[in-house]
Amino acid sequence: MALLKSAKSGRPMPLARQVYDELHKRILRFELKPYQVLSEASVSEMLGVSRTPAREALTKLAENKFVDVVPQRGSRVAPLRLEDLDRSQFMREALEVALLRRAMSSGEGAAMVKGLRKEITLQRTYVTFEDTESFYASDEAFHGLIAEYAKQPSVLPEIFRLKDHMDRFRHLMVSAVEDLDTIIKQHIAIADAIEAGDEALAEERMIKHLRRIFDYIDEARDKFPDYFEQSAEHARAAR
Amino acid sequence: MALLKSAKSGRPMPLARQVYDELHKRILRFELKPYQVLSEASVSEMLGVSRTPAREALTKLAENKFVDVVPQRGSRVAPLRLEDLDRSQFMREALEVALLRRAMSSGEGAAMVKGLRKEITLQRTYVTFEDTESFYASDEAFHGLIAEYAKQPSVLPEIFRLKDHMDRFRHLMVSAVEDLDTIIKQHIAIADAIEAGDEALAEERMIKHLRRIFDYIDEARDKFPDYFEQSAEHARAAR
DNA sequence: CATTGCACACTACCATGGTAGTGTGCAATG
DNA sequence: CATTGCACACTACCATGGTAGTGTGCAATG
Repeated sequence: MALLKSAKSGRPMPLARQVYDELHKRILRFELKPYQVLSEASVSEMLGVSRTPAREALTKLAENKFVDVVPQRGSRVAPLRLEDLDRSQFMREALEVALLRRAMSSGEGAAMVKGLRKEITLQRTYVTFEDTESFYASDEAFHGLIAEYAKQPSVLPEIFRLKDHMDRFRHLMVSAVEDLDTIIKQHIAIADAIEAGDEALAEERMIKHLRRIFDYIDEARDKFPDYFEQSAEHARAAR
Repeated sequence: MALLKSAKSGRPMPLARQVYDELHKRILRFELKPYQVLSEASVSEMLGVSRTPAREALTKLAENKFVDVVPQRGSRVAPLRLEDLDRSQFMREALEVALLRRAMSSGEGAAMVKGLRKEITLQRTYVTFEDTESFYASDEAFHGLIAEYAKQPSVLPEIFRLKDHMDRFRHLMVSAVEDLDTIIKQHIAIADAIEAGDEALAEERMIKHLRRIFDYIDEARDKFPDYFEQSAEHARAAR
């Protein structure tokens, strides 16, 4: 493979980060499948780098729970764990609801609603063009706008870190293309509640929006049971 | 210095982690002062390890915002940033309030209150013995109990990560010993509200409890202005 | 004195080699 | 066949050496 040594802004990206990004991408896409073995050696060979950046990338992947390290036994792509999903979901809800409440108390609700509706319009356009990538970018901007009006923009990276984890589950969804129209409707409902100044309603709708992933999770687990951690099976695989 | 190579459970702790913990401890105690230069070389010399673990520790410290890396200029102990405190505070409030609400909806409120009051009793004892360390351990257990009853124990490490950052500010507090009696009173007030089943009141008291750090922050900033980032001064120092 | 150029110092970063420690499979033994 | 022991393989981890790239201070120049 050809690691793009160039960076966006002048200096090249560190190899360790490039390796991390590449492995991370492959894990999210299930090109690297759960329980698949990863070692310094195999990674360095696979990506044509030495073992130092491979090791650093693996360590960081393990910190972010994308890789399990079994001491002296090797590292493996982590299986999907409902526990991880639950934690990420819980934290994301807590944070986004708190951001929403604070943003609505900022006295700039009108301006925020205007910005949110602008994103919604963009999202409609992207759906028309079937530009899924831009759609999800605008989706993130939608949530990011709320963080900005809550005067807590630096919370966003933390939320994305959580979202990132949840996206691994999302990528497994059988209905490959999520129902984008539903997302737009939920965004509209949220904006409406904000405009009406109804905190409780806005919170309720935000939570429902964030929980939409659970509508698909059972289907995914039925279809790819091997990708999920199941206590018994895990014990067998670890032996 | 003598790094304790032994670990609690058999195998030795990785050097990188020992270095991280040691630097982290010194930074929290202000033995390493804000803006103090840290480099692979200086760290490896200071702690008697080679540059690999030193580098890994520095990278991780930078990720956790305890160290600033200025590319090609070296790394420095990060100054105290009110922005960091704000973010940590916001996130911790959001998470702990969400845990509290969920725990109160678990239907095991009575058992939880019993556990909380047990910790409070312990805390009283520790205050009597002037055992500050045990006190703060019990304080963490108090908050941890709520996470357990909320069925989200894995959120705790994330909260501790945030708390850890806030502790750096706390360690600077002039009133070296925080008013532990006040903390106990706040814990009691929280337990009372939970027992009464009053979610709004419990939330209010929890937030007040979590925000007590702001009562001291101005005093600390007046006494140690050099430790805080001030946009102008930072620009000077970075030149 | 002000500018410029350049050797040097230092940084972040990576490659390579090597070590202690643990699991594994097979041969030897019962 | 079942157990045991042991050489081998593989892992996580670390030390060392080296490189490209940037800042710095001083000498040369105007």
